[in-house]
Amino acid sequence: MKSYNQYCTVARALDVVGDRWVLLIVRELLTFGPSRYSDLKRGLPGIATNLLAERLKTMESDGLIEHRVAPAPVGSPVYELTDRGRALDDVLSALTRWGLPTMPSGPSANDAVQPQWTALFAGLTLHEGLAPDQRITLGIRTDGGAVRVALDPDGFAIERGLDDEVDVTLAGPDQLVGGVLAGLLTVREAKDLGLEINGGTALLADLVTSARTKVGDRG
Amino acid sequence: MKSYNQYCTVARALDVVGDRWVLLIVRELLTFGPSRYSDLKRGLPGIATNLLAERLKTMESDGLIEHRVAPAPVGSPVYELTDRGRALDDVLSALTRWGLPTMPSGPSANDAVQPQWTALFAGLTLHEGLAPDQRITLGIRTDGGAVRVALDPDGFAIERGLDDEVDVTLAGPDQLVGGVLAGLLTVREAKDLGLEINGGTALLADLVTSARTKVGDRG
DNA sequence: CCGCATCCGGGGCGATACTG
DNA sequence: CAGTATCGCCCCGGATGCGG
Repeated sequence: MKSYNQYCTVARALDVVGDRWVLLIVRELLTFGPSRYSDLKRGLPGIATNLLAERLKTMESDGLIEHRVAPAPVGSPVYELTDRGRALDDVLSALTRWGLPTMPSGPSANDAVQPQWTALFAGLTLHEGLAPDQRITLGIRTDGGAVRVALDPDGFAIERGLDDEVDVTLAGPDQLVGGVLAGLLTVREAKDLGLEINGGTALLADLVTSARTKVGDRG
Repeated sequence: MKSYNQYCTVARALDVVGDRWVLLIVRELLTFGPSRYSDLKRGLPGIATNLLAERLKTMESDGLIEHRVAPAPVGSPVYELTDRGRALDDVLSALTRWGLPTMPSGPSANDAVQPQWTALFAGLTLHEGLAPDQRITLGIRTDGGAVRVALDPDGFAIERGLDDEVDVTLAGPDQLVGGVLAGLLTVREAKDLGLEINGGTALLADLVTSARTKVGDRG
C-alpha cells in the first residue's frame, strides 16, 4: 500500500499493517505459531493465493515474519512471527475487544466459522490474569469444530482438535463463548442462553474476572 | 471495502475500520473533538476530498461518527465521534505503542509533520496515571507547530497553539518528545539529545512512570 | 498435492476540476 | 467552505498454470 507520508506513529504503523489481510495473517500465526502456506490459506478463507504469497513477502521484508524450511518430516517452508510481529498482540487484543459487541448472535449465511478465532480471544485476554504458577487448559467447541487452549502466565498455545483432557470445556455458539470469555455475560447467564460448560465453572468465572481486573477492566 | 465474511471479532472490526484513512480520521476526531470538514482535511494531508467525503458517510452509517450543523457563529456541519467511535482509543493506543519504535529520528523529506500527532500520544497514554483530582497541562512544540494538552484523570483535551500557561513544555524533535512520553528515554537522556524542557521536569518524569505502571508496563 | 507465479476483469484509490 | 463529478491507475480478487 502507498505510505501515508505522515510523521505519526499511527500512520506509520498503518503503513505496515494497514494492508488488507495483514492483520489476519498475524492472527493466524499468533494462534497456531509456525504455519505452512496451506495452513495459513485454510485459516484465511477468501484470500486469493497470489495475495497470500505477496503479503508474506512484504511482511517478511517489513520484519513481521520469517520463513525457514522445516526439518525432515515436513520439508516445506514454515512461516512464523518475529518478536516484532508478535508484539502486535496488543493491537489484535484491542481490535478483538472493540469488535466483540458488534458480533451478531450467529454467523450469517456466507460467513466462515472457525473455532480458533474464539480461542485466540481466550488466549489473548485470559492468560494475563493467571497466578505465577497457574496453568489451565480450556476446551472450546463451536459450530466450526473444536480446539484446545493451554494457558500459562506467560502466554498461551492453541491446538486444533480436542482429544485431550482439559480443565473446562465451553460448547455452544461462538457468541456465547466469546461473551463469557469477555465478561459480557456471566457464566450463569450464558448457561441459561444455551452454553454448555463442563468442568470447573467456578474456575472459569474466576479466570474471567481476574483477567478483567488485571488489564484495568477496559472494554 | 469488501467484508472478510469471517465470523471473527478481528475480521469484523476490520470490516469497519480496515478501510484506508478510517483510523486516521478517528485519530483526528479523537485529538480535537468535533471538527469541520476543512479541519479534517488539513489534519489528513494526502487524502483526496472525495475519499474524505465518502469515508465520513460510511463511518456515520457504521455508527462511528455523527454530524450536525453547528449553531450560530459557525453554521457549517461538524463531525464528531460517537461513543462507539471513541471506544477505538484502545486500538489507536495499541497502534501508537507498536509504531513508536519504528519512527525514524526525524521525518523524511516528504513526510507531513503536525504536533497534534505527538500530543495525541501524550493524551492517550498519560492521563491514565493521574491521581483522582490531578490536572496537568502540557505544552508541545515541534517543527510542525505547537499544541496544548490538558490532562485530567478521565481524559484529555488538545488545542492548537500554545499561548496559554502550562505546567511543562517539551520542545524539540517529535522523536525525542515521543520517546520521553513513551518512557523509552529518560528526561535526562532526552535533554542530552537536545530536547528542551521548561517547567516541572520532575512532574513530567512522575507522569510518565505512573502512566507506565498504571497500564501494566507493556510496550 | 503443495507452493507459489501469471493473467485478467472490476473496484477502490488518488488527483484534479468544478459547483453552490 | 463543503463537498460532488470525473477519470486514470493500481490493487484486489478469482481463475488458471506450472514446477517440485
